[in-house]
Order: sequence, then structure tokens, then C-alpha cells
Amino acid sequence: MNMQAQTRKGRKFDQVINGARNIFLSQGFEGASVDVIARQAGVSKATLYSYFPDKQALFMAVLNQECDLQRRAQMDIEFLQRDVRDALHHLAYSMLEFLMSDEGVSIFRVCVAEAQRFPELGRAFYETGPSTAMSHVAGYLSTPKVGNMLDIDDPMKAADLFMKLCRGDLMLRRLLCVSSEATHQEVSEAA
Amino acid sequence: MNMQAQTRKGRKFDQVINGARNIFLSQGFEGASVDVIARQAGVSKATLYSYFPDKQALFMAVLNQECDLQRRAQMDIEFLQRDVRDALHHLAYSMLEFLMSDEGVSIFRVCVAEAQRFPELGRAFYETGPSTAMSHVAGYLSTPKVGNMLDIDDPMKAADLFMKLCRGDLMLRRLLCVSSEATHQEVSEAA
DNA sequence: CAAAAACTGAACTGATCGGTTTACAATCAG
DNA sequence: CTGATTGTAAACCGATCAGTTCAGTTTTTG
Repeated sequence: MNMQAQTRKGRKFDQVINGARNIFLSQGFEGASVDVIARQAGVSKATLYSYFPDKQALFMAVLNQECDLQRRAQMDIEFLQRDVRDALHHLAYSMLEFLMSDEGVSIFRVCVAEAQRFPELGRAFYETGPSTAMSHVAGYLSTPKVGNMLDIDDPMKAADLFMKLCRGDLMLRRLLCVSSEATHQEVSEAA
Repeated sequence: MNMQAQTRKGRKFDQVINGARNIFLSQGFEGASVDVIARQAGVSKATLYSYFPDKQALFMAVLNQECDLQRRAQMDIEFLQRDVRDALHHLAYSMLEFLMSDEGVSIFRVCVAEAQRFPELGRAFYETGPSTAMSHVAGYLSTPKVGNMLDIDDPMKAADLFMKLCRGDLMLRRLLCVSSEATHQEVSEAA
């Protein structure tokens, strides 16, 4: 009776989502054909349509899953033990590393591209990603430990500033396919 | 004989480009159908195809024109008369105003969306837009007048920083269709 | 005016797409 | 083993799309 709840509805569910993820993130919504997705997923088209009513629903499912991943990857700010300067530096680095990864760039690109076709999508992405990240940074910045080192009037504004510094020219170049891989350079920490 | 050089190849050329611009910027490349573009342009499909060999060429022509416009709109930094603080403030404001306009957001969105399908596009956009803007700012920042007010070690790095401050959370929200119109708030000027 | 050039509207082609159906095979639970 | 669930492969449908063709109209030009 205990089926581990893993076989939610069928065995191939994850294959479908993963295949769709690959194709959608590299081709966008319009550019991805359902036949290609099914082939990439190693699944028949009929099976795919037994899981999702249509292409849009599949697309949303993929992006929702991606938002969840984003949400979960958010809270490794739990090394706030060390020196404030180091912590902020490390934080900026890991944030940048995600933003600049092939995966991060792809997700961002697709969300920007389809935000007006799928109104909920843009908001969902913004809130699970940048927005909650900003809140976490603001939370950290209002820690007493930080307060001793830096005098911050408005933590939310300071967090926004901090993140602006992360999303810089580098990211722009990645989004526009000008440079292909991230060099390991990063930012200072102001406030 | 002097035909004012306006009738380059035919009368409807501008109509075609403008119609294509509207549709491409609002629907993206795949989302825009040639029939719709022709209708929007008030032109027959045959006429459209007499100007451009195919949809891709039309798309590139539109984006190239847009890049030129960008390039031309770049050099109104010629009010560098006034107080440095004011000048930087004004510069940031006008830059933000363009980035946040419906037009600016649309162009940016489309370029990001199609950058990997059209490799030249991303680079062209980056170089006529953000890159040259950055150079101009860097140029201004190494002016002696500015040098007296601020001590800047690396003007290029400072310009990058300056522009990072402009492209902030606001722009992100616009790109992701979270907020729809720009409030008139802006940035400080650091260095 | 007359001939050339530009434009039109509509029909057409061949391909692709999202989605459905059908007839059959693999898997699994009891 | 049995019967239900889950999956497959391929054909198929109607729609849409990029691009072409063509017979006829408008505009330009000299």
C-alpha cells in the first residue's frame, strides 16, 4: 500500500518534465514542438498528453518546478557565521554563480521572453527568485552583527543595491549571447 | 531626376518596416506571422516579399534599424555644462527613462529572447546599446571637470558601476511584467 | 498618353504544428 | 494467471504558417 508516493500517476512523469525542461529552456515556448519534447523525453506523445492537458500546462509545470528549485536553493545564507565582509563577498559570489550558469541564464531568458504571453509566469518567477532573494539579503543586513560593521538606514534599499551590483554587465553579456562562459570575477560589497 | 532619395526602392518600404517593428516587438519572432505583419503594415504580402527575401531578413532589418536609433539617441550627454552632481543625476534619469519605456523594454525583451537563435543579433544590440553607452559614460567620467569632484581610478569600471545602478530591480519588474509603468523614482550617483 | 515599375488580393503549395485516435504491447496488482 | 493500468507507435485531423504565383490595378515616369 505504501507506494512511497513516488509513482504519483505514472512511471514516466519525471521523464516528461525533464525532457520538456530541456527543450523549453533552450528553444522557448513557441520554438519547442511537442513531438520534439516527447522524443527528448523518451516517451510517446500520447503518454505526454495523458499527463498534461496541453502544451501550455506542460510549460507552466516546468517553470513552476524551476521556481521551486530556485526557492529551495535560496537559503544557504546560513554561513553567516564568519566575518561580515567575507560573508557578503561569498554571498555575492554564489549569487552571481547561479545567475551566470547556463541553467540560470536559460530560465531567466525564457521567463523574460514569455512573460507577456503568460502573465502569471513573470510574477511567479520574480517572487520566487529575485524578490525573495532580496528579502533574505535584507534580513541578513538587519542582523545586529552586520549593524555593528555598517550603518544601514533602510535594509531593503541596501539589499536592492547589493543585488544591483551582482546583476551587472556580465549578466547582460550572457543574456545577449555575447560571452559564453562566466569568468570568475565578481563584486565588492558596498552599503 | 532628384527624387529626394526618399523612394529608395519603393513607396511602401517604411510601412513594411514599421508594421514589422510593431508586431515583432510585441509578439517576438516566432509569434509574429507574416500575414499579420503585412496587414498591420497596410501592404500586400507580395510587396513585403519584394523588399525582403524572407522573414529572418525582415526581422534583422527591424532590429538593425532599432540599433541605429539607439546609437543616435546616445549622445545627448552634451549638457555636461552644469554641476557634475546634477549632470550625473540627469544622465541616470534619462537613461532609466529610456530603459523603462514600453519601447525600450520591448526591444530588450525581444533581443534577449532571440539572441541564441540569431547570434549576430545579441552582439549587435549589446554593442550599439549598453556597450557604447558605457563608453560614453566612461568618457564623461574621465573629463577633468569630473576629475576635480570625484577621484576615479578606472573610469570604465566606474561607468559599469554607474550603469549597474540604473538597471535595477525596477527594470527586472518591467521585464517580467510585474509592474506596468515606471514610477518616477531613480538613483543616486556614486563613484 | 503610354510604357514601365510598384502594388494588390487571393489562391495555392508543402510543410509543420498541436492534439486525437486506434490497435497493440508492457507492466503491475491481487 | 487475470484483468486493469500504463505505455507505444503511427496514422490522422484541422489549422496555421512561410513563401510563391498570377492576373489585374495603381502609380510613377518620361
